[in-house]
Amino acid sequence: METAGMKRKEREFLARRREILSAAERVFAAKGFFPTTMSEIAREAEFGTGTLYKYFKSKEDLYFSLIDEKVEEINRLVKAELDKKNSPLERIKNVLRLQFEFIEQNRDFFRIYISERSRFEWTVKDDLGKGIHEKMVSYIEALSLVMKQGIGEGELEALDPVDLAHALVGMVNSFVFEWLISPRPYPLVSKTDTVLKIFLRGAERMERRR
Amino acid sequence: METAGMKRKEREFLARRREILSAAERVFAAKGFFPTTMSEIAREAEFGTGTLYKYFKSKEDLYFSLIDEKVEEINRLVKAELDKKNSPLERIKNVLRLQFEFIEQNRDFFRIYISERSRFEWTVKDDLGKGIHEKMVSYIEALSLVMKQGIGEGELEALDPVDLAHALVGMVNSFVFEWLISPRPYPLVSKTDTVLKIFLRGAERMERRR
DNA sequence: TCATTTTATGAACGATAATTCATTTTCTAA
DNA sequence: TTAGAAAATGAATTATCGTTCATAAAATGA
Repeated sequence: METAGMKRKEREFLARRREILSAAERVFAAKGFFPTTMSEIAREAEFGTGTLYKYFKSKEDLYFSLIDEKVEEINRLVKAELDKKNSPLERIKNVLRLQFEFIEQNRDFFRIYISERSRFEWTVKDDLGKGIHEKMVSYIEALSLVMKQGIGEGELEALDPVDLAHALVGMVNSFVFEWLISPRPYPLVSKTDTVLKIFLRGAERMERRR
Repeated sequence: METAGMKRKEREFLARRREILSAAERVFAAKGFFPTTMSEIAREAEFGTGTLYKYFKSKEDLYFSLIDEKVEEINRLVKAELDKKNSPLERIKNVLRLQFEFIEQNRDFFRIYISERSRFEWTVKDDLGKGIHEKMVSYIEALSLVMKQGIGEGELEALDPVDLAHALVGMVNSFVFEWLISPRPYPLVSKTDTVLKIFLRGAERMERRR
């Protein structure tokens, strides 16, 4: 068993694994976790049912691997953007656009993710589910930090940074959800300015303010 | 069988039905739809398993009846408030407070509802689920109308009223979600002013704006 | 080519849970 | 008090999957 052979085997193994994950993504997105069966995923991936278990320990393991790997990816992108040396406001703007672009590229995944966000069932018991919820929290924390910097530098009003982060994330989720259920497809990125405008300037008419 | 007898029977039937719904609310809120079993609900409600089927056609029927009746209730309250003769801004403020109060009074229910919002599984196939999603849509429509009036009367910036509605609802959901998962209980109503302030005035510091 | 190892397969197993229904319990009213 | 009606019950039925595993197929390398 020489090294080159090992390497190819490994590559092929991972390629098949990715194949299964991609099929699972489509099925889970369409039907949700419980109604999806392992046989359906196997059929969609063109593997035998038993084969899935060579690649994943269980249905839950498959599901969480799927989510975890994508969340890891978007988190890396966002964190990189938030760590840049721009002004806080610039960083918020860039992250917003980045996120909308990523979501647009991963429609199926975000159907799963948005459901997962509000699934209380696992949060307590499952270790796998817990890991994902921790990543969500850490994302809010990173965003809160930038808000705090924005306040410190006089760019943002002196409100609670965590509240600000929740407000922005809430708006984003709402627009993403709307985009996901909309029968008429439109570019999600086109909502970037709207979100930014409402978040930064508010909805009340300027002239009325004192 | 005289009328008075009939009436009492009916009252008792409905009382038991409500008893079951209230037990189901607790169990579904803790574990979600699929992991909850009919026997568990029966045990919690102190009825036999078979008895539940005298009151509800199926598990789904029980679940959707639960959601539908509460959504109906909050929708009635919100619609009443939105139809008042106040200025649009006043109505938005009042609805916000009203909603937070209602949610605070119905914690268990909103754990179910928030999960349900983003469950794509039913939206298409099930008639029962469809009814609920229609009520969500009609709520957004009612809110959009008030936004439109607010713009017409010069109280709000001339943005897309539907976008404005989604932005506000998104922020509300975000704060509700946070409140639901928070281990330390705090009054949700205390967030009313924060939400209102961010939504109306925005997060950007006044002095910086041109 | 062929013996050996690795990988894939899907039928069979076992567990779970929604629903039903024969039986029991409770209620009704004469 | 009691026959008959109505309601409640939970064990039995049935169906559905997640998972396993004995077997088959494919890959390997001599």
